[in-house]
Amino acid sequence: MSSPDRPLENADQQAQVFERVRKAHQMEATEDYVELIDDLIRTQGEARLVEVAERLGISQPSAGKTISRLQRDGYVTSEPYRSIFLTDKGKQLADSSRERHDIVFKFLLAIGVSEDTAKLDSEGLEHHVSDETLGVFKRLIKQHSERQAKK
Amino acid sequence: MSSPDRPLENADQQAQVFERVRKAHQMEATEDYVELIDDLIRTQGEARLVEVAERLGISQPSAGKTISRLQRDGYVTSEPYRSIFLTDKGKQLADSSRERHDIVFKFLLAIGVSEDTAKLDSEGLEHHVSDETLGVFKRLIKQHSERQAKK
DNA sequence: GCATAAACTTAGCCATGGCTAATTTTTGGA
DNA sequence: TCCAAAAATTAGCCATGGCTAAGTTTATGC
Repeated sequence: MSSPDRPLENADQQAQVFERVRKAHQMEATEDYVELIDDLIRTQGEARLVEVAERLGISQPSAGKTISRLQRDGYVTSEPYRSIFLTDKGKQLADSSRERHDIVFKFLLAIGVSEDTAKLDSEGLEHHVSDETLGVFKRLIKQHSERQAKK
Repeated sequence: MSSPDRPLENADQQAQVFERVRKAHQMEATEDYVELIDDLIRTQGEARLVEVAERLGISQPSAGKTISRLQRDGYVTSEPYRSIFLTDKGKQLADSSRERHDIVFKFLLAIGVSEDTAKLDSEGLEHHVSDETLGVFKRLIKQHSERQAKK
């Protein structure tokens, strides 16, 4: 590929692309945490820090620090030595994150990616998919399931 | 959706997923920089810090700090007040990053995402697509272009 | 009911990647 | 040639998100 397919564009436009990625990036941890906390509340009845930390694969103090930030920013509430709850804002974010995650996951399956890889990739991809692309994904999932039904 | 589609899995497995995302994350800035530097060298003959910073939409000192890290880690070389060069390692990473980026971009176009959105999304997505998924993308791009040719 | 274990917090460390302000070096034009 | 503008660097700030070690609180089991 000697001639690039994406020619050098206007510097301003390119800067906006990167800015958008940086913004998405700031939300990643937040989304992962509220999604996980919501999962834990659903399945275990409550979300304990020890469990959050274990599932994220990080130390308890690291998880605790981020939980504090989430509390400061209004996504969760929790009293010292107690379990963690989602605020309305946190619950909304958890719901929309889960929906995105599920769509990306199912989309990958629909196009023929293996279940293991779909699980891995969807976790990384979910934070960077625009609404437009998500819409296309949904459409293709639907087409795929209809095709399956016909067989 | 009252019953989650992705049931709570083993904590260890889940931790590995998040660890993989964190690793990918560490590489993101590196990949973006070498890809951009390579683009600049191709099209302008050289990569100046001022241009890198402008295109990333960040200040010169911020870009400079990351360039120092890239130099420390063997991706680029540059002497004070001079332009930036890629090492072999850096060039290799730039090439593979660009290839990924192009595949993701073309794939999004192939499934019907608009050009503007494809440009935005591919920048965020490229760092999180596994080789397996990339292979599926490539296959679908090919199918799409063959379908186009038939018309 | 009390001792021990588990959970959580606090304190303090580090790297990354943003920023501004101020300085230094290089470059280009009159 | 030399001076001003542009480019790059340095210094120092901040937030995030990792970590370990040590201390505190809560829960558990004998």
